[in-house]
Amino acid sequence: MRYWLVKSEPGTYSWDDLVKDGWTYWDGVRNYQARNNLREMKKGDRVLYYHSNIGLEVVGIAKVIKEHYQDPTTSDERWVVVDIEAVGPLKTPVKLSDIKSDPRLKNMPLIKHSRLSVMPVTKKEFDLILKKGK
DNA sequence: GCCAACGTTGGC
DNA sequence: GCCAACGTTGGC
Repeated sequence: MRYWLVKSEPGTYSWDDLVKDGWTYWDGVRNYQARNNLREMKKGDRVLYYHSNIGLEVVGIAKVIKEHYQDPTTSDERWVVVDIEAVGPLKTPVKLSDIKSDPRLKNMPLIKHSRLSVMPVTKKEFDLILKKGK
C-alpha cells in the first residue's frame, strides 16, 4: 500500500463535504506531475486530506476506492481522476507549521514543492502525521 | 529551442 | 492583498 496527500481549498471542497458525500472523484488536476501521481494510486491506498489557503492543516484520512479514469469534467484526454472515500478525521488537525517544524517531515513535497496538489508520502511520514493527529 | 510574458497556486 | 515559485504559452 502507498500513501499520498491531496490538497483542497475548503472553500471549494472541504473535508466536511467529503464526509457528507461519503466519496467523490478527485477532479480538477491540471498539472502533469500531480496527474502522474493520480495515475499511480492503487485501490486501498491511504490519502491524507489537507486544507490549503484556509486552515493549512491535514484534517482527515481518505482512501482510494477506484483507480484513475478519464476526468468526467473535461473532454481533454490528458486529465484523469480517482475516486476517494472518507475514512475518518484526525482528532487533532496537523498544522502546516507543525509539519514544517518537525525535522522528520522536512522532506515532504508539501514543504519543498508547495504548489504540488497531489503528492506521495512515505509510510514513516504518514504514520507520524497520524500520531500527531491523535 | 530559448526566453519573456503571463497566469495560477498557495503561504504569509 | 501581496508576492514568490513555478508552469505554460507564444514569438522569434
